[in-house]
Amino acid sequence: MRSYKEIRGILQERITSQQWQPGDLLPSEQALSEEFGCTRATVNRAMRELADAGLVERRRKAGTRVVQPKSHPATITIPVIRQEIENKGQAYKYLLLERLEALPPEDARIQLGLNQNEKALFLKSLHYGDGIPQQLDVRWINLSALPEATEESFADIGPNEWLLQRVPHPSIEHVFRADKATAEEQRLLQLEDCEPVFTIERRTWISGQGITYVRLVHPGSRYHMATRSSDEPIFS
Amino acid sequence: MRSYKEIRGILQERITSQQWQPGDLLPSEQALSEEFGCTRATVNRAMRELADAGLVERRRKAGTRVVQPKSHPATITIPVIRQEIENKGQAYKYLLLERLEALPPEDARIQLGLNQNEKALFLKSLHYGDGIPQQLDVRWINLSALPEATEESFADIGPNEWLLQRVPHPSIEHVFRADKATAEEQRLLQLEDCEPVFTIERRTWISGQGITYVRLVHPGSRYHMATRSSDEPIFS
DNA sequence: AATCGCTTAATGTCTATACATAAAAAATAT
DNA sequence: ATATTTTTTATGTATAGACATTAAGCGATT
Repeated sequence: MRSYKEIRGILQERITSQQWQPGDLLPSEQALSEEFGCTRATVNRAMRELADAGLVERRRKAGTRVVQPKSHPATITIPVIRQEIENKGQAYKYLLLERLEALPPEDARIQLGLNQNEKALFLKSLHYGDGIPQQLDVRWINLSALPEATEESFADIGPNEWLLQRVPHPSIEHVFRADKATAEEQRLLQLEDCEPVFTIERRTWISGQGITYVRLVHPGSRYHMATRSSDEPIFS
Repeated sequence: MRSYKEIRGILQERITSQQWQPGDLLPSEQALSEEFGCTRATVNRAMRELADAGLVERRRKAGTRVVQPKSHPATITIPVIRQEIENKGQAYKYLLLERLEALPPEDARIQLGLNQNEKALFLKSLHYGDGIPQQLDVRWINLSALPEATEESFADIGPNEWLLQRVPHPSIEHVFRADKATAEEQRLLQLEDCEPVFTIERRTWISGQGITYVRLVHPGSRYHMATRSSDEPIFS
């Protein structure tokens, strides 16, 4: 009697070893359940997880086929900058540069889904590791969605961390870029001439209501982003 | 009688609306199956998928708790550059710049897991959209893993696409960076002065055997990477 | 007070069975 | 021949029941 994990592993092996090649039809759940001496439900779970992992595609009646990948998937987790700095064993420092309630510019207004004359909270802050600037956080927060933000000074806690606590599971959209640094960025992040910045643009919302729109700006020479090595067996 | 998807949706709603807050204990599968008038298996699947999505954490005997997120997850798919260019409606052109079998430098040698005196295949190629360079591909391929590569000229097909067909489901590791352009990169990618490059470094392997180690270099002004907007309901 | 061992409760997985659903394939009507 | 309907089949989901596994929590012992 084999578990769904064993079965999943065996099937995965047959796929990565190309015993079953892209486009090939896998045996039906029925057939596999006989091969492995278990019920269809067990095989179903194994195959469903392989489908979740993108190894196979399943369609009713048509069966299960090995996928011909057309792209490389990558999963990233973007930690709060304080975590990242402390994990490197550096001393973390946070500095609020600007805080004001104002009418946001066109792009931020649209991203947050605000009316023409609706004010929002603007925050500019800087995060240091061992005294060296690591991240500039330039952000608009929707005050209709988060009126509590007017009460918070953000003098001691970064807006990112504050939001993560206040609005735990928003919908998220990211854009990553390599940009030329503006004069202000160059000054604040203490960049060399021509040193680029790695920017993360993030928009979060919940039930269609915009929460925050932020640009996280990092010195190119001191920052990179990596995917966790989904080591060998896709599943652990 | 409710389906696992409905249940999953209801539970997700209670979490994102903060009716259940981070740290809170959810009712047991038993209790929920009574509330929803279904079997425990159905509730189990709903909760398991919420756990996969990172909304809750489950532990035997301890129960299921709402997660206090400590980072922002992001899933990216990096398409083959030809796809990306053609999707933008641009004319794709591919040019092989260099092809030779040689001893790789230290870093590539280690990434591929080769011996001191083992040769590998080096490829340098350029991908254009509407005649404008979009990606420089600088790559080492492990010939022990892929001896067929010696027979392939790579004059007509990019190494990325060739590999994707030949080795469909490898393990992958990525690093993303904003770099200053080297003189060569500036020339090949027709960059302005001080224009940075967005680089994707990728290592792939199968069963511990290195396959390829590549640097994909993009003009910062013409390239960005985005996560698909996991719109509102995490599940569709 | 700290440690050890037992009980117990929650999740994890499996079996056997049934019906639903989508769509390919075959049969039938136009 | 082509369009339409019916059949068939693989996956999708659900039920009811069982046993496994983990670790929290309690009680007894040191």
